[in-house]
Amino acid sequence: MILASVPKGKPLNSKALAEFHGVPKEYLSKCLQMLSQAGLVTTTTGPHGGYSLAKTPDKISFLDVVEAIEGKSSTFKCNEIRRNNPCLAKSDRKFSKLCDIAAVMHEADEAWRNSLREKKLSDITDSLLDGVSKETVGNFINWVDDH
Amino acid sequence: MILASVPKGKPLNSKALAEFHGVPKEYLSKCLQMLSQAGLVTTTTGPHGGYSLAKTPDKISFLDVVEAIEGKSSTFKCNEIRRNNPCLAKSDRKFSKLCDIAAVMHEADEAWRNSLREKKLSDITDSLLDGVSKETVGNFINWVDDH
DNA sequence: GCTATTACGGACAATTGTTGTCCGTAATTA
DNA sequence: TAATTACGGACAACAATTGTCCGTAATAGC
Repeated sequence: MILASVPKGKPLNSKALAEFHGVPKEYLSKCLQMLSQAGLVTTTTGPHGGYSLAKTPDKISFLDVVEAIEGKSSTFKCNEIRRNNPCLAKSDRKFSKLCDIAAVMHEADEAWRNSLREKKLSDITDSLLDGVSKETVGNFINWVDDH
Repeated sequence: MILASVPKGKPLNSKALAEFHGVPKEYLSKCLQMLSQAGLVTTTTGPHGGYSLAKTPDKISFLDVVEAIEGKSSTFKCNEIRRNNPCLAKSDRKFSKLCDIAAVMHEADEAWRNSLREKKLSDITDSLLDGVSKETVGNFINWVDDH
């Protein structure tokens, strides 16, 4: 969201972003690298290098961000414990289709993803400033200039 | 789902259910205790005691089960890192409303829960038997008798 | 070309959360 | 009274996440 609020062509480096959020630089750096690999941000090395959004905020969904960091596989992992069922006849050990419980969980996972897919970064850029004083906004503009 | 497939008034104990699923008895026992505290299953102590569903399967949703085990709080926990923002003027430190990012994540969490809420155990009781041989069904009936 | 700055990525340590185990207590049935 | 069962606290083992360190490659400015 910070990258979405910065003038285009003004990259921010991991040190600056880490200090802004009060998190370890190296840790945030890992996250930014994942965003980079997912094609959400572009990076430039060297002095005055850093990170910028690769697309306009209306083209980046929250699902894009979540999947870049946490992966695209379902939050529910079926462990196939049905295979342990001692009553199973030999002929019933195929298990071609997904088990019904996993299907229910995956359907819920999809509902979650669909909700995140519909929300774009641009949907909250404006409201981030709601109720924020002129002073803070001014501080932020200066902060961006200084980094 | 096993408890939903058993004749009413026939409790199954944790040892039997654990062997059926190939998981440690003590661990499954913890889960069953949580289901009990949530009012989803009833327990009876003593010989021939064990667990039974507290309601009919059409009255138990997958959300009931998930929340009994994993709790009712959102899967997303906001860490309020916005408070670390060095640009914040003193007057902007109230943060009465939830941050916009957390709101998006909570909305997705709700979509996930809504999906799980609509699915009842009874929705899959029948299809659990689809494509299962007579032999397996017979084995299961005998297994229940033996426990 | 040299130096400072930056991202990148591998390896690893610290921390936390989940999973699994043990054991004593209370309740119930025969 | 003895056997069986759930309950719940404490704790150990394991896995995942979070955080740290360091060497390499790329870039900008001098």
